[in-house]
Amino acid sequence: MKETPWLDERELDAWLAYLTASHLLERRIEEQLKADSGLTHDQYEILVRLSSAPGRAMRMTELARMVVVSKSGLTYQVGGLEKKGLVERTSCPSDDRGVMAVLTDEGTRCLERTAPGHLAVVRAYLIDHCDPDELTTMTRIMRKAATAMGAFPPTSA
Amino acid sequence: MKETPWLDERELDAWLAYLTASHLLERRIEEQLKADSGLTHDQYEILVRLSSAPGRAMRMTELARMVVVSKSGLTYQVGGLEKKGLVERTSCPSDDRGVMAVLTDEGTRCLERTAPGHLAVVRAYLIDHCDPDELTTMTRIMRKAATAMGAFPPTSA
DNA sequence: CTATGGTGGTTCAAATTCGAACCAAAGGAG
DNA sequence: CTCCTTTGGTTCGAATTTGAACCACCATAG
Repeated sequence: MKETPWLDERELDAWLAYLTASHLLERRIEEQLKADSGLTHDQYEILVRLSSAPGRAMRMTELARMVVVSKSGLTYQVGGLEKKGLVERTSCPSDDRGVMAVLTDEGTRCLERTAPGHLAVVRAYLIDHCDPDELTTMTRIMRKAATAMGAFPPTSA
Repeated sequence: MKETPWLDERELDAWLAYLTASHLLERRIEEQLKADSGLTHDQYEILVRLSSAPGRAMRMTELARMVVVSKSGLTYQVGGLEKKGLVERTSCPSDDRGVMAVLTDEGTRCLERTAPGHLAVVRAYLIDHCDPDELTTMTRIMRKAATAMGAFPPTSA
């Protein structure tokens, strides 16, 4: 058991800046999406992931891993999306206990309608503050971090 | 009203990497803190902010801004901390409707006991993946973002 | 075929979250 | 001094969240 690897001043600055920015950003995003389209950030993310999946469909568990939400949380959110008619549940052909979440046409339209406002926020508060080098660096850091925490390995299928 | 400023591939990569990493990190932190000390991440943050405040005390509203949580959320969390004896509420001498949250000695000890494990997570999953340049860049980006979203301006008092 | 262990999803209870409504007190205006 | 608007905090109700318990089904070993 060795001594505590405390954070030095530079590290602490970085951590506090990150912490504050990420919390504020999440709040702004949530707020904008709710006001603009009645969607949760998680729900929006679900639509995004589905829209770029083959057949606009995905297994519940994989979807949960992508969006980084608990299984029960996903069940709940997909339930809401289903009620809005943006997503449908179908049974998985290859596995009877599996459930596929499928993006409906209505869901696609909703996403297309909602994306601009959402992206405007992401840009305004984060992306547009980065020059190309900074963007590259951030991507590199975040990828390393995500990998270290066991994010879905690239093309897990 | 101009065309949607869609994200190009590099920007999208950056955003997705950030999104995944930040969600995973938050989850890991929450999990570690809960298991290791029964604290919420918000509660931990409250202790941290109080510990570095003059007199280890702070007004509720200012604390809420620092931790980036709603006023009602802060009331709730401070309530929990009070029940654990880590924080006390005292009335504000200069403003009768104000409430000061004060860190107790027990709270200080709890923080000292809890910090190492927490920082180990922050290091393992984020900070230690950054070389000095990357750390500087991340700090710069996050500061700009935080400022753009109206984070407490430096030394708002 | 049948027992067994593991995985996919949903359900359930408990904890949190946020915003809106609300009360108390501060700060000015007249 | 009194009225009115603003600010600090708490309370309340509704929406979400998560982990644990649970059921159905695949898969592998006998």
